[in-house]
Amino acid sequence: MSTEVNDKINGAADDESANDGNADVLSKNFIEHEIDKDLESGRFDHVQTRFPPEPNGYLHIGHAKSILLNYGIAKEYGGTFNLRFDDTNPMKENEEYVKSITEDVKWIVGDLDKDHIFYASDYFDQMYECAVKLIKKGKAYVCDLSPEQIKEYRGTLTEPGKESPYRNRSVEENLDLFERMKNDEFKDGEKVLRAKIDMASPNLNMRDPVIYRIAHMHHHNTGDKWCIYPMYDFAHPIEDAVEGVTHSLCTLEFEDHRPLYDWVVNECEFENPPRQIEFAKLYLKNVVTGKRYIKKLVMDGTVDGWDDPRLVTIASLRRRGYTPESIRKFMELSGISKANSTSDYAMLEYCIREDLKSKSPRYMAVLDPVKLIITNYPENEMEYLDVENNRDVPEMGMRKVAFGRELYIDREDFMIEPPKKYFRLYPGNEVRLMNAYFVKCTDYECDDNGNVTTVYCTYDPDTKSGMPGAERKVKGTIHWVSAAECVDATVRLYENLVDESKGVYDEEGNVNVNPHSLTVLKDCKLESAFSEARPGDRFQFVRHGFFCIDDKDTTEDELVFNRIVSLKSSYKPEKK
RNA sequence: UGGGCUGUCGCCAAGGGGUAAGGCACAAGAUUUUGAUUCUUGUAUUCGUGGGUUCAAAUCCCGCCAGCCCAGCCA
Repeated sequence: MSTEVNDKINGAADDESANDGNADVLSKNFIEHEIDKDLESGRFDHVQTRFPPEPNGYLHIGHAKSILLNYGIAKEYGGTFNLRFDDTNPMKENEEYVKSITEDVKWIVGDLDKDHIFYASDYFDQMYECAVKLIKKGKAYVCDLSPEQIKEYRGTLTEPGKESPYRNRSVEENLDLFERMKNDEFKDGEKVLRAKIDMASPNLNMRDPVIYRIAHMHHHNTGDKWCIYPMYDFAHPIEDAVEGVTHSLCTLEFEDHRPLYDWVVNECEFENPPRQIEFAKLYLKNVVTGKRYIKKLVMDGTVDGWDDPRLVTIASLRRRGYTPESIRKFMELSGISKANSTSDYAMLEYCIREDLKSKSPRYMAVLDPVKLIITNYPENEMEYLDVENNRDVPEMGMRKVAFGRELYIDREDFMIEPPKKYFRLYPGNEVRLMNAYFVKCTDYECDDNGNVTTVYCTYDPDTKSGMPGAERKVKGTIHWVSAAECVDATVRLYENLVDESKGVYDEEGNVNVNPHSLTVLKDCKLESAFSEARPGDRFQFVRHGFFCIDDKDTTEDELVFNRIVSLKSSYKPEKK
């Protein structure tokens, strides 16, 4: 049936037996329970799902939840998953978004065969036929009321609406009028087609909803073929039914639309009509997820574009260095329910650390360099140490790391007057230079401002890494880079875009932007193994975090890294 | 004074009459050439709330409270 489902979604409970007494298996969510029931009762004998974005913007992490839910369900039940553009309103849609959405969905899911990508606009003929059918059944009518009048006639939440004076036009007149709407005989807004349901329904969606409107607008897919376009509530159930979708999964705000969904599918007399099930959206604590807020940040230049690594659009996450696996893991851990909830960003960070810790090489990088001179190491001499690329994954092999008399260490790894429990370098203290020797601080130099410029040490030749002497215990191990052989780089550190002390929005609804959300470090010194790195490559900078080479800003002359996430740390600097 | 939905640990979330899974976060200890990882341990006498039914209720019933969504010719 489907060939596109070729990427494993981890953790989904594929069969009953796996559920027995295995604590690692996730329990099924309520949608899976509903599907099980539908399969048992015989309502459906297979499963088909879809992700139906309107191509009117960029996808963000919230959409990833829907994509992976639909994709995961299809995979779990051996069914089909389609990407379908819900392009029924040409005013807001364009090809650029179709492109970016396609790219994002493919990235999240692994890959997607092109014969699983559809457009709602491909079904416009069928939708038109359905509308004609409703008219013939006396279930739809052409209405001449203005938008303002329709609103007025609709009533309110507590009062029933009243019927349109055009509600009882004859089938013949409606047929004629609707055809003339299609044939470009009326102006935008002059007439609409409405479903004839119940103006007194407590559910506003059932008060004769508009199902077709006139819009003289070029459509990205159908060009100028149509000047009438179906509304979501009418189009969506038909799209699902025509495509063979069994379970139409959408977010909670559509719960009130389900009666209309069922009405459409029944009145249009589809066999085995699809079933709509709603779930709660994903929200993240202290994160901007609203499309219009993201847009504002992009427009006013607060961020660098739709793919600024501080945003949570799919493009941003990808550029920052998140892996699709980490996003999938995150969605798996987050679960699916109907309770409105706000997840911790910490869970996403856990997922990317978890994914990268065994996938990326662990190299040394000094972000804020201070010179370290080993006074008893011979001048003009170099040695090349054998170092494991990832201690926990021996298969990742070894590399050579240059070591010599002059090194760089990170500024935060040396203090003149250390607080208690500081076990890095300070006058008189000995630490291990990771993968090299033990070194004892003998002296230091400062500039006129009191900033440390050079640290002097002596080393113990008997403590070379891998030798018996190296088994001695020291409290501190710090990383370093050879000053003679290293690579320069720019490294960007990111903090939350939102000022967490103030919350996401201020009184006027503007984002409280954290002024320190971006730190650019220009003169970082990396070990020379980095010289072979390519855009998109991910690394652990030992003792710092996980970093990814930015493929947009990296040039032949400048290596630019984005910090994906820092390492966890239980070190809390104490006041002296 | 309408309709729909939801309330289980700081966060996410199982469990749907038999006495509170799991993950994240957090804390403590062990191991450690990353203050990382790994490992162990700890963390809800209680399921929004008040009643009721029952030998037994987070689960069933009734009431209340709180939150979210709905009055586009948007999706």
